[in-house]
Amino acid sequence: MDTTPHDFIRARIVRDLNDGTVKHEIITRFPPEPNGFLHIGHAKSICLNFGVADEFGGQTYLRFDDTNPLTESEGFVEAIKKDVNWLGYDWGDRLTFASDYFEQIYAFAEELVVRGCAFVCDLSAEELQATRGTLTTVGQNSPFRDRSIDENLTLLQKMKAGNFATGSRVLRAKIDMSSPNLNQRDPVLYRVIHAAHHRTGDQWCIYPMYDFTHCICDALEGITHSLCTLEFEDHRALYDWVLDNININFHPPQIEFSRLNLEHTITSKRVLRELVDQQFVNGWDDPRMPTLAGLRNRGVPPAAIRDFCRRVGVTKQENTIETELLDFCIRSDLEEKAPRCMVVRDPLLLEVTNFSGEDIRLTANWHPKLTEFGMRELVFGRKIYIDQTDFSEDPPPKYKRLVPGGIVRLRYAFIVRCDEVVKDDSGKIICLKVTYFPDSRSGNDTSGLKPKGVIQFVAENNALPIEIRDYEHLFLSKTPSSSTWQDSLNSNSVAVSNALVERTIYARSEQHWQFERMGYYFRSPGHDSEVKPVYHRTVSLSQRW
RNA sequence: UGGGGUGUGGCCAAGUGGUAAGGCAACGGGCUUUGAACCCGUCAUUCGCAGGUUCGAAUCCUGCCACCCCAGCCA
Repeated sequence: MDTTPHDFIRARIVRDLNDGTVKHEIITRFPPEPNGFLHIGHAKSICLNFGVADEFGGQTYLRFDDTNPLTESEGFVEAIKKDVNWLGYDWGDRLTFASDYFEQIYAFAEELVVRGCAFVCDLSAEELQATRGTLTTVGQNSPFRDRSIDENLTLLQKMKAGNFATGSRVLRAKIDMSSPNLNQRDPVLYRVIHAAHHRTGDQWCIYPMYDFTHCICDALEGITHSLCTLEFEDHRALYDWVLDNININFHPPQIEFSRLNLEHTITSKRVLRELVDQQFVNGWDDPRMPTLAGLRNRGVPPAAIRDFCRRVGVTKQENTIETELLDFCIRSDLEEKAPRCMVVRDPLLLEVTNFSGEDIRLTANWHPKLTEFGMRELVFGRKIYIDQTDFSEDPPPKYKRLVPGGIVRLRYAFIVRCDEVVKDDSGKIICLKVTYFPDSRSGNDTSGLKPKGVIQFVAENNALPIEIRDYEHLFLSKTPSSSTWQDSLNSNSVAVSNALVERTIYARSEQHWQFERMGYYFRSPGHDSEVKPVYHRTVSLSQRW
């Protein structure tokens, strides 16, 4: 089965290869800004850029777009590298930083000045904004627009030398203040910021803007296809203008695609930062976060994310993907990777009144279909636990579990009948007295009984405690607004409960598990055998009833 | 209102003049010692709308409508 994607970008690459536009290998880049963690939206871009290079035998740079020392830091660089790696991609020796090119970028700025294509502007940020014009009215030329080349060069050099205060002067491209494209209205190329940079330290006090930096870095690295999201479409004219007006011998094409939006999710770094800062979550890597680190901690396998990105496709259409698709990808990956076991969330004691003597040892497959997973031993005895929700005195229609007087199959064990419901003074059920049918043993059932349902159980003598954390969406709305996100914040996005598990899994090394009839769970790393293990719900099982 | 984009079923998405792929979801059924998985089946006479060209249009032309992005010394 051919699952290789065929989208307009890959079609473009094939065309460029066939008509000789690209004569050698395909080179792409993934250019994150190290001012936050990567999220599921970035995964789409990573899979696209690295995926395309893989498919066409090319290479991909991991290039940090670090031109704003005020918001960026080394910590984010490391987190991003870890996440890209985890997702399954390798940049080899192609790890670069925009700051690696500061010297060259500055030289191009001087070149622009010498060519009369850029000027130093003394307008304040407010004045600049006031003279930029609006969507429907043209802007006004800066009074500094016609400075001589010599004066501009001297001023630019003084900016670089640190003679001017932060924000006091900028270098602007001389393009067209009446352009209907706001980005072309003499955009700022360089600004003065007296701040230490995480890589270059105090070496610079002027920093290039994105529009000036990105195209130059792309050209310098020989990027054959510069892929970015739709909001940069208006910037393409500037991208091209810069490369057309400096002496550089390569001009990558910028190609835009629509970013990924997910229901119940916000992928705005600003909002994610607020969630972290205001402690609505426990950090960027909280399992509820849509960050790659968060998804990893929830137990989402990288292969599932790659599959998800593949199924989502690449187009220029705005889209909001249903969370069901991501869930589907996670389940289908875990279905054949996760061993099964039985867990009881809210234990309800069953006393098997006709059972006495030694516990019975039973065996069960770790996986219902994949025999290579092997088997484990189960215990059945006089006292066992089932989930409270698997018993009902007042069952809804089509209820298939245990009811007073009814029978149910205990998975991999025996059929039991509920004879008596024992309650305390307050009416709370404390125990169920049941009878088991010795001839109904799994695999050797001669009882002739046909219970409607099967439920999981753990024998008291085989139970060990664990903590499970069940997660829900962070936002109630399918399309939470990044400006009013607090309004739809889910105050019950995590439910912590104590549960009982078959004791054998304490010693197992697997992290991914399917707790039968409950969902896929992920054992939190960092919990050794001394303490009660914590399991995060990666995704529930699909429930069609 | 200027500019840049996008409109194919609930959500994605193929399709590039020859008579609407596929996935997710949903629904119906089968199988089942996980209400899981798996298997079968159903799900756009129609492609934002209106005209036009053509033997034939989602695909070409004209007009209109809707939605998204742009007025950071952020990226």
